[in-house]
Amino acid sequence: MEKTAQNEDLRVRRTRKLLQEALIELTVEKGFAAITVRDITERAMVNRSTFYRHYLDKYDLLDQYMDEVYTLIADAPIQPGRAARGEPEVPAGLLSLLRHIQQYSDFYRVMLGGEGDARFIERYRQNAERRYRYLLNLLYGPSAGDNPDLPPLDLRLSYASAASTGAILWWLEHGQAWSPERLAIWIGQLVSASVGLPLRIGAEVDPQPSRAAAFNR
Amino acid sequence: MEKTAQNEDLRVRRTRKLLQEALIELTVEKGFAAITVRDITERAMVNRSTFYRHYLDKYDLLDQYMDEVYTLIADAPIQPGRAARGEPEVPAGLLSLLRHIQQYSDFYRVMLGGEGDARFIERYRQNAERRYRYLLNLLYGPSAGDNPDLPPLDLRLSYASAASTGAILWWLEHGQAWSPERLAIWIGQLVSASVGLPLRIGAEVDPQPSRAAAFNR
Amino acid sequence: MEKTAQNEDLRVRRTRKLLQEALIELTVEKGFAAITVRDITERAMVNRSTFYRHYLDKYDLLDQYMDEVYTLIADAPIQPGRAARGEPEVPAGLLSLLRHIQQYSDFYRVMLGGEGDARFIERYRQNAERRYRYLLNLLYGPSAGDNPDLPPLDLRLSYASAASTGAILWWLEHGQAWSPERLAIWIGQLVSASVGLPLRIGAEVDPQPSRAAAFNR
Amino acid sequence: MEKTAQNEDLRVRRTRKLLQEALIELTVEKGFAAITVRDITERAMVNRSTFYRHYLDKYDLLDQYMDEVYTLIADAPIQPGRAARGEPEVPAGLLSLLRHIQQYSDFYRVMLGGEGDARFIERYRQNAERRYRYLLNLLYGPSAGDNPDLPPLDLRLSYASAASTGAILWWLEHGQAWSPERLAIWIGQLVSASVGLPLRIGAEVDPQPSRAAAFNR
DNA sequence: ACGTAAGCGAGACGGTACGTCGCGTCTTACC
DNA sequence: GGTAAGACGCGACGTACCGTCTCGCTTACGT
Repeated sequence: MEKTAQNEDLRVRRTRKLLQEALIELTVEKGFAAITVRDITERAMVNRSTFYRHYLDKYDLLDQYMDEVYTLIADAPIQPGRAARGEPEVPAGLLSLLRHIQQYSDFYRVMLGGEGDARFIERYRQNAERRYRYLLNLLYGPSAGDNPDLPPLDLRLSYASAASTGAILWWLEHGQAWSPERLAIWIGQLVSASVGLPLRIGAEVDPQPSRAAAFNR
Repeated sequence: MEKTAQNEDLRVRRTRKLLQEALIELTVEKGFAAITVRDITERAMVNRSTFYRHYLDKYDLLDQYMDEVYTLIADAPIQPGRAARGEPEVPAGLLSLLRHIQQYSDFYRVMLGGEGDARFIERYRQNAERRYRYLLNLLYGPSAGDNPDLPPLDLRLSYASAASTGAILWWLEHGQAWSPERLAIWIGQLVSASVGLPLRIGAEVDPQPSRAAAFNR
Repeated sequence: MEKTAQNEDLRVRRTRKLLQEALIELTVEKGFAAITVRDITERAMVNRSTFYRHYLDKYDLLDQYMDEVYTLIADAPIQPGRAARGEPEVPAGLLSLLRHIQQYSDFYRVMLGGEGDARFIERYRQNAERRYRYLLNLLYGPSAGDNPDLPPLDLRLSYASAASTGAILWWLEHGQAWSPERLAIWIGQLVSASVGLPLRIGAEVDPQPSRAAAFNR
Repeated sequence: MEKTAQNEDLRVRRTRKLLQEALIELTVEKGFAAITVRDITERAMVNRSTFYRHYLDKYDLLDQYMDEVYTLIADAPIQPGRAARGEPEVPAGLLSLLRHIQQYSDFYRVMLGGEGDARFIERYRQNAERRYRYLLNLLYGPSAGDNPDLPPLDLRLSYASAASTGAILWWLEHGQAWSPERLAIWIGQLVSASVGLPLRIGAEVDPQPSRAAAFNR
């Protein structure tokens, strides 16, 4: 409720918005790695030196943008995602995340794929892992995951979290031909099978205390 | 029998070897993204212009190196990995891959993590997906994966292949505290659960016809 | 009786004074060329935008400051500089100039030396030349300087005026180890020898009509 | 016989020559202070980064250029400057200096005037002072300048050396309407009068041992 | 004395130049 | 023919100043 609030200087808010939008557009067009700060500022019609007044480099711009995104998602009222009769319940946190990704599908399709950024992917994976671990603890208590018949819990979580990026990438590369609800259920199924315990719940809440930690870098 | 063969000029082989080794060392030390061509040539004690006589850029060096690696792995005689009694059988192709990775554990730990390269990760994932799909077809025939109770086959494969990088990364970041055989079995379990069909086999063979297609880029 | 008068807003006078003092301090410390507007305003504890409300740039600040200085010198009652018995008479205008320079010796030592400003030096030289020419005319009439045995008058005046800066610089770089009166006499001697006519007078008056023309730039 | 020699890389010599010429042209056009490195490189049709491969900044370019110039002057065979019958002898070193200055008259007119550079002027003056002091010693021995009736020797030398820049500037600003021989004689006269001892000689030699010390800065 | 217009602080912004770094190409000389 | 040495054009980087421009606050002046 300080920096991104509305009491921020109008010019500042405008500049940052323009730069964020330019970043997203250019990422879609030529891949994150190929973007230069000059590209961004030219697209945003902002002076290059102004860029540096707000961000350290393009990675910082991405980070701060993802921070804002995550804060918005976390703060937004969870829209229940009315599960049809007989359907498995939809993981609510995952659902709102997927809805956001769908909104910027082009951007995430690039960023999670080969033209994206390894740090971005890795932070995404760590976020997912943290979320799964949190959920597991919430549902089954601290030592729920222990099971001598299965691979170590940490391995299963690393496996499942990396897998999630694969699932989402598949979705995006097929034009999101299924609804976020549908995908959320599928991912829920797959992650449950990987972790070894059913994770389908509606009461899920983002473990982050509103201000999402640095997403990237 | 052409480029990497022994009939190549001695100086050429020496130069390429020095550059490859320098690439690996530096990747471990500062991450692939942060490496420059100058770094590589200084470490390899090779003139910078000589680098460009062999490679287009550092990505090309990585690609060609990975090509050689994959060719070596594919051509190597599969070492069966004696499964203990009662143990599930060990996926042989995966096993030799893991053994190679273990040999260059530092390098792969970096390349698959946040300091690595998105293209590298993505190509790795695609390789895995191709392997799984090939195996599935080999074991159960063309239409085996269809199952209305599960997510689409493509999704499951994308999920499982991305997951594999997570599993390997976990292994590498924990100092390979388990044997490649142990990990191969676990990954076999998890992938089987994700795909919905048991994939544990010993007859697995790499689908690549010796000369691995461009690994990266 | 307009800008620098006492009826000027107190805050304005305070700001200008702080900026002038900062300029002088910083010039001594790091040379005029190396000073930035930010340096000046930080030293003066004045906001940078306030600087631009009063001056165009650091050159303008210097100019206006020198204008004030010259006005003060010209308006000040000439203090006769009691020539001792038998001593050559002391050039009065030069004397009061030297006294002022002595007061800000550090500043002039820098400004007239290698870390100073070419425009400053040149304007100083032109001032001196104008003064000498005025004196010559006052003492000997319009066509006094003509002498076929000597270099052209203009050359002699250019020579003598440039020389004066050298003499003063020498004085300043030796810690003003001689009194202004002493130096004034010496300079009088040397200039007389250069010009070819004795210039030692007491009735000398600054030819400038009070408001000194732009000293610099 | 090392850097500026003919065995230097042809491209290097070409580049340096282009940059020097651009510097001179631009100095004449807009004054040394107003020149940027970009100006120079655009005029020279050389890439900006190439500039920095040879020089630290425009001051360094000026310095190195002046070094070369002074080396050339010092190494050149002294052209006697046939003094007409009855004429005072011409100071030979000064003469070759004036001839060089005449060749680049526009450049020196700017550099020694208000649009020039204080360091340049000061170094020039110091050079002149050193030359005079050397001459004095050569002609009259170590303690020749002492004379209680005159200002201190150092003052006279500082006076005369600064004066020389004024004389040359006057010459340049009047289109070199007199021959270098004529001006050399006049300057000889004036300096002799200032120093208090006749300095007109033909055997004068530059005290610098061929490789001129940094002229500027 | 007090209301008001000014001076001022704070700081965003568009510009321009800086000096550095990395890239990929090229030439020359050596071996 | 492979290599070392290194000049060069190109272009991005991040920094530093510049001069302009709001926008509120506060403070000295004039009635």
